[in-house]
Amino acid sequence: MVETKTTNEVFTEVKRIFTAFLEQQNQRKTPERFAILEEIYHRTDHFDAEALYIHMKNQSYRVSRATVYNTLELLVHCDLVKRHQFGKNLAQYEKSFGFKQHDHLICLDCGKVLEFCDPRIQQIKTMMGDLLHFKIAHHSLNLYGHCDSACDKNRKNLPTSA
Amino acid sequence: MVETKTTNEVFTEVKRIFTAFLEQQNQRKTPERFAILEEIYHRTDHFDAEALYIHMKNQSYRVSRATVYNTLELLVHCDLVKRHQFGKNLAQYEKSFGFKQHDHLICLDCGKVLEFCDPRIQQIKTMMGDLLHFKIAHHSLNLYGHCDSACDKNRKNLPTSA
DNA sequence: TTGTGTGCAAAAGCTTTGCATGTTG
DNA sequence: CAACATGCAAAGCTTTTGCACACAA
Repeated sequence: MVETKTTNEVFTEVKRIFTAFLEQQNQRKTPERFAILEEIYHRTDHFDAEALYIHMKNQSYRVSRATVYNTLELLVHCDLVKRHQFGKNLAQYEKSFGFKQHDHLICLDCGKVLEFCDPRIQQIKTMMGDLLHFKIAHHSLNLYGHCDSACDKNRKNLPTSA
Repeated sequence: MVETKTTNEVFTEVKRIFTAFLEQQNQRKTPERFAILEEIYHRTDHFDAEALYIHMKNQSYRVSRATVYNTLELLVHCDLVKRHQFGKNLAQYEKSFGFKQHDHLICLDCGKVLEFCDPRIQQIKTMMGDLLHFKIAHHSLNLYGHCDSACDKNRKNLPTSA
């Protein structure tokens, strides 16, 4: 996560970026889209589409799953949100603007997600792109293991494998 | 893939391993399970559960989806099969015995999957495991990009994002 | 005003489960 | 013979789609 600006600075900038993106794409600047953006940037860590939907419903915000999924896709396209899959058939998301690029370490027992940075992954991307004649757009590196502490092994939504 | 033994050598050994695993786990050695193992080790590259099921049906083998999924899970547990998700909500599998550890490069246009090896990933695993106090069990590294050639951009089952 | 985004609900796609039957040990 | 895996179909879960309505431009 590694925050580099204040939450307000980030959110102001993020709204500007999303606005510019929507205009450039001739997409409408609807209140729902900005409400979802705001909700996402007020969250910490990772979440799935359903959790985001439920949380907005709980705040009495009238929004549909369709709009949540649609907006998440827009936000991923303009790089304000990152999409992950931690070994489950379930997409997880996290805000990505103003945070350092990082990869993930997932506990197979309790589902806890830690983040880390390693410059070698960038070297691998560059070398393999050259070697295999690919233009690398992005990557996903997940390490799966067991954390030290006596973690809650009964937690739901555990990663299965891979 | 990088084969290191002949197909027959591998398959003989793989049957032995699966047999031992089933005995150790007090699981039955049913013909269905070995038929699925055989089918998998006669395939190349990556496949999903449905493709495996369909292919067995086409060979007039009487097998159910439930058994396919159940057996795949057993095979993953005894490390004879690896499970992947290339950015889709769809598990992909590949045989893993007798093949070098490798990671994947996926074309976002045509879905093509290439494999590569890089020793630095092992270094990252060791270092991050130590640093963050995790016992790393396995990892998943996928590079997403665009391949040089004029690939078929209309292919189904393309990766979405992440 | 007009085209496009939205909400809602139904459908789709992958995977798991329940139950009766068949088979392994 | 008894326990457990199988086949089949139905259910479960996440995500997508269709359609009428509402609203941004």
